[in-house]
Amino acid sequence: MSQDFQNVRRRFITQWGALGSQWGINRTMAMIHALLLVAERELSTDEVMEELNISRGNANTNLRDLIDWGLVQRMVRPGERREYFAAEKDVWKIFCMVARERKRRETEPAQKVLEACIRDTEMDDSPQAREFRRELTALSDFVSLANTVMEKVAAAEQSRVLPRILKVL
Amino acid sequence: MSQDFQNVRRRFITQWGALGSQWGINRTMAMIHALLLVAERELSTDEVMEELNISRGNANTNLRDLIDWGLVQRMVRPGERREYFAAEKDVWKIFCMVARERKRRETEPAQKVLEACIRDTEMDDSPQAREFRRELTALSDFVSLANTVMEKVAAAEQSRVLPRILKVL
DNA sequence: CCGAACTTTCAGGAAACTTCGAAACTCGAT
DNA sequence: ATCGAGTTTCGAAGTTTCCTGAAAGTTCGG
Repeated sequence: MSQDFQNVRRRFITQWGALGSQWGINRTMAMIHALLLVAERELSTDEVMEELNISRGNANTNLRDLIDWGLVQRMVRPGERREYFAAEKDVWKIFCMVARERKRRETEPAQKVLEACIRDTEMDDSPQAREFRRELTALSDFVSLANTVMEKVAAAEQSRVLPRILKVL
Repeated sequence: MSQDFQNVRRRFITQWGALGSQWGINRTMAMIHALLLVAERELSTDEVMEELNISRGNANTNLRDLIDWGLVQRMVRPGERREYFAAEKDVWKIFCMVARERKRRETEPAQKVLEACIRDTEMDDSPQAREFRRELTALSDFVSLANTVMEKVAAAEQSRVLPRILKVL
């Protein structure tokens, strides 16, 4: 296999890893994802460790996290003990997974904080408290609306939704 | 002013800060943002420092970053040397700012990496290289499309866009 | 052009997060 | 039961990111 190609491949993996950290995803996780994305077949933990020069513990933890995100699947080969891992390659599905995860980790907790603070000042009808509630309610309503949009987008089919939205805008 | 209310207010600020770190935004920045969001008037650097118990350097840096994001504005009071800061309170504008920033920091660099890798394997027509290119192109096309959608959404008016999208879905 | 008021920068320490490696655990075959 | 291939957990070490406090820079009135 061409040396150049192997280099580009490796560069892709490391750069994707670097990007990951910009995103708040840890570097190893992003690298494993990139590796599996461009792998021609499923890989075992040991292969991942070897390609990326990482420890077993690290490989194991991050593979599990990727599985939790729904971005990677465990593959069992009949008659073999060892587990193999394969990345989801359908871009739209990846997008849905990431959206779902972000919703879970970002918007839902925010929603909860907002609602709790609104509830806890409900009794207080001083002008300050009213204004505070007003602000927080505006935020909360917006987050809900955005959430609903995300949910519907994620539930729909790629080919239909995006072009249609583009048309509306 | 009611003690309870002050407590909720403080809790909101710290919790919003904690959320921020989940999002890859640093805690102080998120806290300053929350503080200014629920402040009844613009605040000076010293007031921010005092409320949040942070150093001058920290306050200054994070205020600057918030200004770069477009989430906070410098206010000058005529006849006063000191600068005051006020948060953007329109939720839709906040959303647009955050979207713009995420695009700049997340999708644009990703796009560049993908394009570079595609270009660098263009000459290679081995099956592996072709497949690699195919994967990366799918990703790249998708990211572009998503970007276009984001841009248009951000350029539009809140009241019109979201309800309209909801209808289409 | 000086000094006071205010803002910005930066080196180094503190805190948070990531990674390693080894020990503990699981599970199926014998 | 025991072995061994394979997986998971966890404390310590390493790395990155954040925060502080002090020093340097800027700007305005006089």
